[in-house]
Amino acid sequence: MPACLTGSGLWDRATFPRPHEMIMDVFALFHDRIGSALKSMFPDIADELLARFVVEPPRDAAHGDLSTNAAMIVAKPLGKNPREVAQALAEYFKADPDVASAEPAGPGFLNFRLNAPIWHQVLASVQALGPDFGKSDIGKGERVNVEYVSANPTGPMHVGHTRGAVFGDALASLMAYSGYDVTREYYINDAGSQIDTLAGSTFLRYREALGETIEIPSGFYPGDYLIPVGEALKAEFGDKLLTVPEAERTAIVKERVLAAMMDLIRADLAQLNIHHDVFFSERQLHGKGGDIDLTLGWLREQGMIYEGRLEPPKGKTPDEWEDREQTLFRATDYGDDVDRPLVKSNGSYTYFAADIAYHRNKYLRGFKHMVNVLGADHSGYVKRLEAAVKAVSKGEADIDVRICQLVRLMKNGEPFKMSKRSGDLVTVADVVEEVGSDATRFMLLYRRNDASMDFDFAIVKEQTRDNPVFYVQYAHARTASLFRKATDEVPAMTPVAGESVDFSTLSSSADLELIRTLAQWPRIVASAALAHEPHRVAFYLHELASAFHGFWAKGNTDVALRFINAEDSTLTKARLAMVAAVRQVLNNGLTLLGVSAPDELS
RNA sequence: GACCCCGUAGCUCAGCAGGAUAGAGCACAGGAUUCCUAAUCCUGGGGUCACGCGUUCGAAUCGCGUCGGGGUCACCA
Repeated sequence: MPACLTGSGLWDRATFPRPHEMIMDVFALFHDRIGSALKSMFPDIADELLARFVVEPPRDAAHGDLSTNAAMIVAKPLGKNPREVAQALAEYFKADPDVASAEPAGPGFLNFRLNAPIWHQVLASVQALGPDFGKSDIGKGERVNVEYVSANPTGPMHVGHTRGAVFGDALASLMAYSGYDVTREYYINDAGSQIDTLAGSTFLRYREALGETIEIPSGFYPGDYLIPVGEALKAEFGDKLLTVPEAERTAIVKERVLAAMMDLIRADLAQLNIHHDVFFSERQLHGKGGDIDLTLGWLREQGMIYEGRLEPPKGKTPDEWEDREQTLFRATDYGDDVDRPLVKSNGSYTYFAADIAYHRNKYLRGFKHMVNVLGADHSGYVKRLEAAVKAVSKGEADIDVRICQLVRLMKNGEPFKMSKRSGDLVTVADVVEEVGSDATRFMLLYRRNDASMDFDFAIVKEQTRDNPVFYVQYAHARTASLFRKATDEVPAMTPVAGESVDFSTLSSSADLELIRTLAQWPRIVASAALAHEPHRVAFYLHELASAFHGFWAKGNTDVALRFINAEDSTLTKARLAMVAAVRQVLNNGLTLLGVSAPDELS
């Protein structure tokens, strides 16, 4: 950045782009400008310090359009008084043509009011960038592996999986939009003993299909969804499987039932509009010379494994605790609470051993950033995974484990009872059928992932303001209805795509307020992506919808604020272009969340 | 016994990498449709940010501790 204040106080064009240039993020733009201002005033200032101050909308709109704490952040290390630094910055920005006023406030804030043209540029940018308004390269093209769902392939998806599925999917979209190279991955737990049980249960269904009367022992999977798999086996093999040696037969049944279960799960996910890039099978890690063998060998070379004994957990000693020497991973060296076993007493690998190998595999595939979305029952697993990734990558890779807390299903304020025994198990398909994919997704994303939540069927189905999904979609539909009306009644005043629009008539406080809300979108997306918090997008959309509904209602009492004004072509065109921008941003946000943006509500 | 998450208005929850008088929706009270979908909007009352101590110019936000709610706790997956 060149120094930009000359002796006469004139500004370098490079520092202040002219109005026709594209403005993606007003806040980022001013962050840059304030940074160069500080640099010109204090040439020795550390870049690290400049990265720390923020430019944001003040909580109280009366304080202006933008606010920065730069003076307070910078003052102390420089041995200056924050208010004086703020004052100096204020003086500096008097020459900025985009700034109407810059006033120090409180302990050293600096509040900016911007001239209307810069807000008009924001509208022009939305218009020009369309779906890309909000897109950024903060991810710098780095590869990220987002693993989510990873439900056991032993049946259709249970509603408990829905939250993680939706969360992971939205997060992946958000990160892709923010410039990460994202891979969406599903880890198929197809190697454990539950799969043997599944195969056994399926074989019973096969015999049933052949006409036998069967009884399903406890511990087996009783679900009806295995019946078609049994029938398919009959169709493929007739009764020949009965005579095949058990080992071979189990292998065949396993193969078929796993494929069938994954089809079931993929279908469930598709109903929620969720699609993965990679389905990674745990089984491929096992076997002689497989990834687990290799990984454990490698860990042993690194001295990360030893043979030793574990203390039984205090307070709640398991009944069948067997004190034995076992193969342990030095998880405590990487921040875990205890070292973790890798080999079971029967000689096979633990689930965690496979998981270490799996995450080493991710690392070797080139992922230095990993995100795992897990259910609340896995919270105790987090430190272990972090330890594994650290060990396996020698600290080069990071993993963020996002735990999705429980969802309590409600009906009219009452907990909705589910029980496996009565077959009253709620599946993803049940929920989607009941309330639809849009509402399911939005409601689950309208909460932080780490707090437990209630999901009330009654509210989700309601079409009122109580229901945020509907509220946001309604705002979008309203923009569409306006355009239908405009095209119909004042076609000459309706802006078309790519048309350059004169926004200068948008000067009322109502107009500018709405535009300021739009202008926040890029920073909201970026911060949501960095923090791995999709709910920020959902909340923003609600805020934007509210701003739009509010503007709409103002037109009811104040004719000057109507969108369509048959006497004023310039104003109407500008207003409609603003509506188009609202529509665009709503669309961009809903798309990221995987929720549709309908033009009409039924 | 240990670990993880949560504790903000009557209810459900936001509060973005500490910042200026803590926000929204519901509920409650009142108001706005000869006017672009009132499926909406506007106004109002309501909070020791669980509690205590600490760090700081400044803490709902960071640290430690206590209390309360939820989840988990060798070899299951």
